[in-house]
Amino acid sequence: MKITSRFTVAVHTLLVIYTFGKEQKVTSDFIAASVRVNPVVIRRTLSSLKAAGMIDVKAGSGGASIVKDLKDITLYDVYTAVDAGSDEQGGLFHFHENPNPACPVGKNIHTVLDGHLADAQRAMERELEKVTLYDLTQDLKKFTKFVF
Amino acid sequence: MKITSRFTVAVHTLLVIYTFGKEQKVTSDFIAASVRVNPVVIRRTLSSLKAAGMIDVKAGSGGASIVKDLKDITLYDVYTAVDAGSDEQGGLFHFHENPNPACPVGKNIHTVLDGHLADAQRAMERELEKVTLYDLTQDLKKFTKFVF
DNA sequence: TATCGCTGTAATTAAAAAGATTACAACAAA
DNA sequence: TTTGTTGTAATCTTTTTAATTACAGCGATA
Repeated sequence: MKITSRFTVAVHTLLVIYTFGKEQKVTSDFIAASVRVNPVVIRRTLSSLKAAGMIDVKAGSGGASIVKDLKDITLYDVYTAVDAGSDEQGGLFHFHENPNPACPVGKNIHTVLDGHLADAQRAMERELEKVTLYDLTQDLKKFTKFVF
Repeated sequence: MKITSRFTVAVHTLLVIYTFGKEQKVTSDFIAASVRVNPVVIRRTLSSLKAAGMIDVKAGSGGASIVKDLKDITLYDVYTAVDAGSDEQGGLFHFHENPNPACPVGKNIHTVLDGHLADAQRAMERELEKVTLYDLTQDLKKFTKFVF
């Protein structure tokens, strides 16, 4: 599973909902205008975030709102919410698929490598777990407080 | 930079050279038969590993050999040798490219996220630094000693 | 209850990225 | 000088991702 832009789009989306949600109805078109992607991409993102219990989306009347404490949403949570299943076996690394089983190296390459690759991926994920969406809103404030 | 199979192919390649190098000439065709990819893919891999000072490749007569102590080659070294520059800006994460600068979120999303993404990538890379190719050969022996 | 704006989602197209493959010049040894 | 191999460019194929089109369904509201 290579890490696609779905992840950064989702983080961006949550921050837009947080930033504007109290003042106005935040629609997929509105978010799309900030992220600059097609609104359908945002709707799919909203769908994933909703399934993960992070937001509520009003069908019909429109508008998304955050329903989970941002202190309880980590970057890792967002990452799994939108990127889970984007690749069948969940690996960050692409493994060449058909090593020759008749060769002692080809036969065992998976066995000797897979664990280390999983460790590396877990290390990355643990780092994402350290950062909450709340942290990001605080950082955002630093940069926007002079603008408003 | 998503992590392509170049990385696992390169590790596989080094292990094949190590395993068979003393007994026979290890050509790109031979390695390709173990990895099961096109020989040209192996030649490109060999080219990168050679540029990184890990192996020597004999043009003309053919054959690759390891010239650096495997204890001094980490998975991270292999990773950078073959995957460096596979993506322009070196990021593991794909960032959506044109956030709207007129929006306070779009304007600052990079600033608040980039550091955390870089941290996550570094955590992954540090984990790869912990494993040497020598370690892998020892693991391989465990699985092959009953075969030979 | 008819309308309007918006969501949900399927289907299709386009674009990008990665490998595979073809081709062939250069090279080294026998 | 023949043979087997490397180095590398060029081209296709495949896969993946994102963009786009299309439209049914929903909910507020007039």
